[in-house]
Amino acid sequence: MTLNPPSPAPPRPTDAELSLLRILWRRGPSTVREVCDAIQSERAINYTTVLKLLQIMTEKGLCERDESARSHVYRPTRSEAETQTSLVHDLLDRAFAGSRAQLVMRALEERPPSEEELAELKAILRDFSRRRAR
Amino acid sequence: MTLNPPSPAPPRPTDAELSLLRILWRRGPSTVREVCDAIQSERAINYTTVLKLLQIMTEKGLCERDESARSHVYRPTRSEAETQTSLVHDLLDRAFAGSRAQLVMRALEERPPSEEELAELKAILRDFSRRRAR
DNA sequence: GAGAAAGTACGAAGATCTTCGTTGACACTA
DNA sequence: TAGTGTCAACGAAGATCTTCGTACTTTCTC
Repeated sequence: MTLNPPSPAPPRPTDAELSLLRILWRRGPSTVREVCDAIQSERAINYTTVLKLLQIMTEKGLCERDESARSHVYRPTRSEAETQTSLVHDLLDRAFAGSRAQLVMRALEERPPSEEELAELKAILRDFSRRRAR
Repeated sequence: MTLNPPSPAPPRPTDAELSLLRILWRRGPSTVREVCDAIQSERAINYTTVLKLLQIMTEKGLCERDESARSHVYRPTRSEAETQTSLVHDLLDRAFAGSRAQLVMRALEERPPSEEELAELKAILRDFSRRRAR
């Protein structure tokens, strides 16, 4: 038993790839058929298209697949949280010169947040303040 | 004198396009030569490549250009703030199911924010709270 | 066992993205 | 005016993205 070498970070998923990842995160490991059925509620897409996308995503390291059964089972290599973190920081670099305050500003200003949402956000900041204090 | 019809929102800029928009926002209206010179500090890129990109961006509605001089002058059609807003909301839709709290969470958790940054973020939220109160 | 059903693999088309070379127009200068 | 430099326009190559048809294999069912 050897440790796996840390695999290089997979590339940023494209729009179509992200739409499939969302299905996989929600459903857990799934066959092509399952992903294809699940995504039909969002948009019409052919079975072989989903298959091809999942194959490419596997090549890129966005997915892994279990081939032990006839119907291969795909699962994302990175969690939704990890992917979200990558995407946000990627956007911060590309469009916000790294300024998180500005990003939050833009996220809020278009549609003013509700009381509940503001409370939720404040709680997050409080939590980070507490972590700093320790 | 007629009012311009509200132009349809331009598409999401690609990575290369965004890198040129950043130059234009920083410098203000610029010629191809100026954009090309300015971007060289970030990455090597050929003059004609920059020209072609700006032409395509103009077709897409990301830029407008003034052709009155021999050297055409390009300027972004949308402000940096507007573009940032679009990009954040696009990402919110594609990867966060619209949850801004989760986006903020992911933005903060990788690299813990400094005191100053936290204060800045709290000030933003306070400001939105005050707006709600009114 | 024959045929239908369901799966993977493969290839390719068409769109878009990124890059740059070449061409022709224009302007400056020796 | 001949030569040099600068500019926009154009086309095209190569990569990637998205989509799907077709072929082959495996499994199920009668």
